[in-house]
Amino acid sequence: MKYLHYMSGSTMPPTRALDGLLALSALMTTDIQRFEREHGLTTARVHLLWQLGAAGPSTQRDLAEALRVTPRNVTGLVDGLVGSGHVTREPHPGDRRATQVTLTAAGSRFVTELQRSHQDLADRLFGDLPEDRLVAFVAVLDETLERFAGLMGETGEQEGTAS
Amino acid sequence: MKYLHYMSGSTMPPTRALDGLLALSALMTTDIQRFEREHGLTTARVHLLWQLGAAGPSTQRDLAEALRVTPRNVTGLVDGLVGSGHVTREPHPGDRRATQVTLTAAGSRFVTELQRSHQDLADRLFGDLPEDRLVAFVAVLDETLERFAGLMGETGEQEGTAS
DNA sequence: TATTGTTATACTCTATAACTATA
DNA sequence: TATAGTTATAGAGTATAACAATA
Repeated sequence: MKYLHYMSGSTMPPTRALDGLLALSALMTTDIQRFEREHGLTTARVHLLWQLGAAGPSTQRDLAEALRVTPRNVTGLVDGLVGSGHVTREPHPGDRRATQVTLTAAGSRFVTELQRSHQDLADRLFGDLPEDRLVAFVAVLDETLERFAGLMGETGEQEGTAS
Repeated sequence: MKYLHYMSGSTMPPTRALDGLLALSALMTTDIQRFEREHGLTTARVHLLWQLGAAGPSTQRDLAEALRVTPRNVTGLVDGLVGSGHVTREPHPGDRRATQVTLTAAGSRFVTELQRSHQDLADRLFGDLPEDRLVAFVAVLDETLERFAGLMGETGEQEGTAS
């Protein structure tokens, strides 16, 4: 996420909202990536681990769809994660074409730690805000997310709305 | 930006704020990248163009520092942008070791269009919000950005706060 | 001696296309 | 014939290290 450069210094509220949002999100992303690198993992691989934690053991095909990435790409990511001991690759019971990817104990532990670090970051950033302001903030986020879905619908692009 | 997967479904306000923020920012990033690809450019190259638009003609050394990237990396990005006609590479007047990178007319035009598309997106997303809610939203963003800078100070990391 | 940018090398993420094994 | 995953190939972004030209 390299969008800090979009800080345009404009004073129009909508533009300031967008700039602030991108800037804050860039800083959070940096923080999250620091955590990832401390564990010797890349964002793409962590994404796969996260998905695996949410969906349970999956075929590479399923992972490719969930991650919106080619099957070939998943092969590489799983290769790396098998090497680092975060997942196992086993024959799929019931379909001998497919392989089943499963979190190891270390993989599960990482996902749990990531969740905790995520919550911790949220608390550090938003934990001190008065409840009513935080609720109003979340409301704007939610409404804007919906508006975005609407805009994408108009434009024809539907991707990215789910999950 | 592949952080949609951090949507944890938690109902705690701080976590919901962080999730919503990352999700919205991911959608905006997708939109911005669509614009970039329509122009046959990548995020890294656009970042360089943007920097060049903000700082004016620069040496590759300056660009490397501004983009927080190695000089070698800048060589590659500039190579591509010279090839696509967005920048020129000329001998630096006064330091024969250095080269000066400058936006072409096409490069400037792109930066202007990017700015406009940026503003347009902001208006589509936030333009309909009542002024007071938008101001409150921006206030939370600003305070959180400051809090983040403070946290980074504690942790020792200072990067990313500027610009 | 220090700095600017390059060549050399390498790793990761990403994609398409062709191919194998299985359904 | 269609699907799951692989090998082959390619391109972009990123990094370090060694080196040439200049300061």
